[in-house]
Amino acid sequence: MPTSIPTTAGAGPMSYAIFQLARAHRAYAATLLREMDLHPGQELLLMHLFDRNGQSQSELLECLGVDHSTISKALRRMQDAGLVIREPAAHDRRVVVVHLTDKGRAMREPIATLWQALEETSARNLSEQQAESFVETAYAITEAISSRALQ
Amino acid sequence: MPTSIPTTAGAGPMSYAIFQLARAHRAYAATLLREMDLHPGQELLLMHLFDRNGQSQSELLECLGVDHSTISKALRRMQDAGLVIREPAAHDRRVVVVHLTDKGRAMREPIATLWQALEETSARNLSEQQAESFVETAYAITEAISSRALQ
DNA sequence: GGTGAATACTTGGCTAGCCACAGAATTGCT
DNA sequence: AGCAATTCTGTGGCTAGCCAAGTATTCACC
Repeated sequence: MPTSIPTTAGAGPMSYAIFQLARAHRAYAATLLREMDLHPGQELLLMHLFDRNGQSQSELLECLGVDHSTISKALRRMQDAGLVIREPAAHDRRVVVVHLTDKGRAMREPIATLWQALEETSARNLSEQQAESFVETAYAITEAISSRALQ
Repeated sequence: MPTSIPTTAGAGPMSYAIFQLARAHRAYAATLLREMDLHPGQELLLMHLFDRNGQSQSELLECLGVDHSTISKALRRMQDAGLVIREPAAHDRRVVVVHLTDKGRAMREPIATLWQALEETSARNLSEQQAESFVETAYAITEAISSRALQ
């Protein structure tokens, strides 16, 4: 039920739907993140650190899948904000290990609440079967794109 | 089949899937756009102008759903690139009307091809019924988020 | 007609994200 | 041991996208 699908996108209804969904979802997440003084993407870094503290940027990179410079800059800002501390690793001085601060750790509950709100809002009006099938298809598409993009 | 879902995202599998899909889809679209010297988002502006040339920024805004300033800046860059021309409207000098140049019009076929490639890649490994159901659910989620975000 | 409100757009400032380049440290190979 | 290749990170420069503030024009109401 988009306001208007451009004619040129007629051959790509699914891609257009993904664009629209991505923008709405991202915008809503951004407003929720804003209330806790986080920027989009930073919550994902924190969440991976919740699971395993003291990861290197390369390890975080692998999970996140964004450019290394994006991670580098985001972590510097997060250090400035007092969320994490970066320090060179002892065994390999190229590596920068990232540790959560108390302030960073304190974001765990708010972030979990955010994800719940995001999920509830998104899944409203959806049956359980619909939601499950959607997630499955979303990952199938992601995989198709990823394997294609590499080749 | 994500590399690793953070524990904190456990309550939001659908939202996490949307994030992953959005990033992969956007990145792939960006590489395709790069080959034709376009930046992400500019193709959507062009596509709406293909359907109706000479729209004002406000009209484009309504279709796109992004911030005024984003449109304004993008159009200035697109004018610098020779894709469009902006000129004040005769009936209301506040309004800026956007017209395609020949170079802008020439992007129609390449963009249509891009959408086809994007769609084919995304829909690979998907049955027709799966794709259709996915699009339907995607719009249902978009709508749920949009109506929630406004209130 | 004149003044305040609404509309249309621009600009500045911030972050996310990408590419390209550069620097430092480690690894590997001869 | 020494030199090249690889790895890990940082920086600069660009666009997308947002918010906030500002400008100009039109509208609306007295």
